[in-house]
Amino acid sequence: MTTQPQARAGRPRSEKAEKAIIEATLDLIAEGLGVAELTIEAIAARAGVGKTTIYRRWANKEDLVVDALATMREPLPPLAGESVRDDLIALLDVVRREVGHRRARCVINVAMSEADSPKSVGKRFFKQAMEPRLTAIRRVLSRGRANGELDPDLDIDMGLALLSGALIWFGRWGPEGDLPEDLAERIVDHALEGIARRA
Amino acid sequence: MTTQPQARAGRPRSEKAEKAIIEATLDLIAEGLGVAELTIEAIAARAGVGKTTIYRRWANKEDLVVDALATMREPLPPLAGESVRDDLIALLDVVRREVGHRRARCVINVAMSEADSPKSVGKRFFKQAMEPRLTAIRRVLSRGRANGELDPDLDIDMGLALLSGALIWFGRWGPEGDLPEDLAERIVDHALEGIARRA
DNA sequence: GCGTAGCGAAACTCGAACGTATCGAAATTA
DNA sequence: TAATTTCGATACGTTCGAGTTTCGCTACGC
Repeated sequence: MTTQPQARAGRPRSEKAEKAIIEATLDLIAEGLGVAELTIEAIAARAGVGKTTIYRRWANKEDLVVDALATMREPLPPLAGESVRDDLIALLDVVRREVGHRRARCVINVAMSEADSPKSVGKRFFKQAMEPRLTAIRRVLSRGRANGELDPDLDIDMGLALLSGALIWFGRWGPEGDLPEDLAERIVDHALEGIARRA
Repeated sequence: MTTQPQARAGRPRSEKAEKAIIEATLDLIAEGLGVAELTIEAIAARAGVGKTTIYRRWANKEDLVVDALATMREPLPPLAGESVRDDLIALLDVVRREVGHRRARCVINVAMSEADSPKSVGKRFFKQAMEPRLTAIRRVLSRGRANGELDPDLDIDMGLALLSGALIWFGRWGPEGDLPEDLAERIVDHALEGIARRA
């Protein structure tokens, strides 16, 4: 059984230190540093922790950053499954909340931003955090296309691009400060109805 | 008059070297390196050029990268001004062409991606390259809202987010390879008409 | 031909950060 | 209490790349 912490001899690892390290990492990212500019030494200093304490837990910077970013994720919301509109809003609103707060915005920027190198934080974050959400959105769109709520000729990828793209756009280049609470709703409505004057 | 190259004494700077440097820079970025991973030494080696020759022209890496990225920009297209749809397609298609080729895609990713630090390449690229395009799109949307082609209650920023966001989305996370030629058109049509089934 | 300035190559100095090792102190188990 | 492990701090050796300098050579104007 590994459910028990397997009380080994010796001083146990400090949870406080661990949290301080993750907080420090997110702090620094929130200040606008990219992963490349992050340094373990700066993180250690900010967290009030020795470098040893970091290296004892993470093998390298990328692993630490991926873990730190992961702590910001909310779980996928349950979907009512009644209307496509409501489900899409629910899904986008999770991201809106995450991207919507000043600190998280920088963090998400980093997540999207890192170059496509092998170890790339961006690639790993995409797999871990984005992929499942995109799949959920895709599923809702497919359902809507099948049951007549959406255009029967809808290109699912195009719908996904409009919805996700707009949200990312606001997160990256929208006005400073928190994103408005009704943003997800407005994006979904615009995407559903289009911006042209209705006939 | 500064129109004349002001033939100074001494050996003139080699245009060939300059082009080789820019090509090498773009090559390396296209291979997936972020600005942080780029090194002047690697660029010099790739270009078959001495580091001196680079430092004689650019004060630092960031200046070089900004210049290199700038060479990939197409000028804004002339707008027919007849229909909002056509003008939007024309504007988005410029970006589609730029983002659409494999090499350029990496480059654009880098341009969008860099963290928001002061010297940041991303910030500078945004000012130089994106801002004017966004302004043009905004103008077209405003015109359409005024003349009845678009929803009179349209939120211009939302329209911009849908259009630009979708395009960026495809550029960043779309399928590998070149983007399809009709992508701009399809994005515009979906944004205009919406993805819901028309009543 | 002379002066000047750019050329590529190489050697150089310098600072930043990595990752490791070591310290004495603190926290825990047996 | 003894053994063990982590703690923060600090020092260390190493690597890497920035940016500079020097070199012998080359291309241009005059």
